Amino acid sequence: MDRAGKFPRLLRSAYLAMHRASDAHFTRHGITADQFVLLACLGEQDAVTQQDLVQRAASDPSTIRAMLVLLEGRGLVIRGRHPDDGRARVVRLTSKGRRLFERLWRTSEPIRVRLLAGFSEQESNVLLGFLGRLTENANAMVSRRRASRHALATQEAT
Amino acid sequence: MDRAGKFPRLLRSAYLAMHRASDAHFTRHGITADQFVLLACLGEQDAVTQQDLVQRAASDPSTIRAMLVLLEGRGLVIRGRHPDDGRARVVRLTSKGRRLFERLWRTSEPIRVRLLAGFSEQESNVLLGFLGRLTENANAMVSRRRASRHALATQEAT
DNA sequence: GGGAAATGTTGCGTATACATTACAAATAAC
DNA sequence: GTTATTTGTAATGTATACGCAACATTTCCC
Repeated sequence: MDRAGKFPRLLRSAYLAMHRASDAHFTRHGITADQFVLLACLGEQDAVTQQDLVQRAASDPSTIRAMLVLLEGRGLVIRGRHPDDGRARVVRLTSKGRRLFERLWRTSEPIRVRLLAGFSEQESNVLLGFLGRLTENANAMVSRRRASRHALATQEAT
Repeated sequence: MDRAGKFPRLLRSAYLAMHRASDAHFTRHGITADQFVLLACLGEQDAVTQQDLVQRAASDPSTIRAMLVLLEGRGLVIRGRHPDDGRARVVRLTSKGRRLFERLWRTSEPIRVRLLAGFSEQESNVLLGFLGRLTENANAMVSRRRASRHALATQEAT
C-alpha cells in the first residue's frame, strides 16, 4: 500500500521527463511537443472537428483552440466551417503541415526508441496495457464526478 | 515497433487523466494538485532549498519559485534565508501547511486506490519499476543534451 | 413549429512548464 | 587575494491545462 503512495509522483516524473526530452527535439524544428501531438492526431485522420481533437489529444476545448490558432497562424492547419453543423469547425492539415509532420515523425523515431530502451517487446506491451488501464481508471473518476454534478444540476433545475 | 509509436500519447493521456482527477479533488480544498506535490515533498523532508525541491518535484527553478510564492502567500510555507549560503533559501512547511498536507494526504487516499484499481500487488510493483526506467531513459536524453551543449559552449569559449 | 436542453466553440482568468536572462553569492583557479 | 566560473534565485515571456461563462446552433420534445 505504500507503493500506491509513490505512484502518482512517479507517473508525473516519467511524463514530464518524456515531455522535456520531446520538447527539446521539436523546439529545434519550430514547434512544441504538444503541437506535434495535434499534428499527429490530424495526420492519422484529417478533417475532424475540434471536439474530435479534444478526445484524441486527451485535452480540453480551450487548449485545443488556442493551439490550433497558433498552428493556423504558422500555416500548418486550416480551420474551416463544418458543412452540416454551423457550430463546428473542420480542421485539416495544410500540405505544409503534413510535410512537417511526416518529417518530424521520422526524425523523432530515435526519441521513442530511446525512451523504451531496455524494454523487451513483451514489457512494452505490458506497459501499454497498464497505461491504458490507468487512463480508464482516472477518466472514470472525472466522468463520474461530471455525471453526478450534471445529475445534481438537472435535479436542482426541476 | 508500431507499439512504440503509440506509447508517448498513452503516457500523456494517463498522466493528464490522473492530473485532472487529482486536481478535481484538491481544488475543492483550496489548492492545486501540483501544489500538493510540493507540500508532499516538504512533508517528507522539511527545511530544504528550492533547488532540492526542483529535484524532488521533477520540475524547474522558475516553476518551483512561482509555486512557492503562491503557497507562501497562503501561509502554507515559509521561505527563509539559508544560514550558510546567502544565495539559497530554506523552505519549510508552516504548521498550517503541515496540517493541510496531512489532512489532504488522508482524504486523497481513495484517489490513489482507485487509480490502481484492478492492479494486483505484483502488477503495481512492475508498473512502478517501468515508470522508474522510463524516467531514467528520458532524463538521460536531456542531461546528455545539456552536457553536450555545455561542452560545446565551453569549447567555443576557449 | 416553438421552447428547452444539449452541443461546439470562444473568451477570460489562473496556475504550470520551461527557456532565457539577470543578479548576487559562493567556489575555483591562478 | 583577485579574477573567472559556477550556482541559487529572481524576473520575464510564451505555450499549455483547464475551469467557467457566454454564444450560437442544433436537436429534442411536446
